[in-house]
Amino acid sequence: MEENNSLAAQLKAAGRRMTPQRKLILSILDETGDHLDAEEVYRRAKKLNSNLNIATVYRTLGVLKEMDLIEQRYFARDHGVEYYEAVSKGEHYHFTCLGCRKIIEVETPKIRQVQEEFSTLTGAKFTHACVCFEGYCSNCVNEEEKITL
Amino acid sequence: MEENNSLAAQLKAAGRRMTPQRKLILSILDETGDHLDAEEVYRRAKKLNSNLNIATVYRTLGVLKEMDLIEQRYFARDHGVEYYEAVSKGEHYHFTCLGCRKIIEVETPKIRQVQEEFSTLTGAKFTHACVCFEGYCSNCVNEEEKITL
DNA sequence: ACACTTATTGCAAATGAGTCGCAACTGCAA
DNA sequence: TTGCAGTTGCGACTCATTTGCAATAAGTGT
Repeated sequence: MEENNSLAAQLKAAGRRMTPQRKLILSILDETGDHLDAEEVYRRAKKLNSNLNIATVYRTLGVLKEMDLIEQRYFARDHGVEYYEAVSKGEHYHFTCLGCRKIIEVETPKIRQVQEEFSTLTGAKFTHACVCFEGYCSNCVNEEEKITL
Repeated sequence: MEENNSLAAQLKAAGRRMTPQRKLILSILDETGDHLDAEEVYRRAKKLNSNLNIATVYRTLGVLKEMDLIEQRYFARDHGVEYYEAVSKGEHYHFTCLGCRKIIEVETPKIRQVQEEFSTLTGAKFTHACVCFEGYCSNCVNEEEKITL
């Protein structure tokens, strides 16, 4: 209950309301450690609330992102689709294997360092960094030539 | 003429042909130091070849990118639009100001270092990195509160 | 409990960047 | 100059995401 209460409180603080749809969608992202796109969130949520509409999913993802409860991500060169993940893990970035489509998480302080150096140098303030890598993982690197995207 | 010849040669090497459309589109990106989206390339190119079609622009940008003559970029959280720039400058990344929409180029070896460390550690091979930063530049940082996107 | 305000939902239609199929066209090598 | 792919222009299409709107439902005050 605590989680729901805190969610409700956070929503209220933002002048928003708690709804079963929001609770459901957040719980799906919280429980999977994975990165899901709106379509996949919709597919999973619909199983538990068959009345749910995809527009609500998009709107809810927007709200949850605005409240910093989830993060929006882009993977590889396919920037046509937005993915979302719960904000539980620390700062990390993503490497997408073009061979097997696996996503490997990359932890490094260097991105933050770049931001800090740039801020100090120019006086700018960062609000967001989008970093995504792509290539071939160790299993696929030798297959590279054979793979057609 | 040399440039055109070398372009023609590169195209030929890739089993492709030199066309006025390709020459025109590349020259637009070469001459502006800027980052343009397909729509803007089309707008500028159309002035010089009113017959040009936007589908040709998209196809040509794809070809030029494949030949590493231009680079595809994404800016800020708006990943709905692809931008292109000529590959003349060295390795650099982009910071988009959410206030004035200015794009500031960020030069740093750290991104490459992340890639190298990760490669050494996991055996993966990088083919591409998408890095874009956003925030408020020194002129806009104090206006941040007032700005509505 | 009840009513009331207004945020939120479901639905369907719209948007907008980018892609595709195809017939006509055109580099360019022979 | 001919022939044959590679290319173009065009219109139709895709697909993720957004929007307008009337109906619905949270949460507040009574």
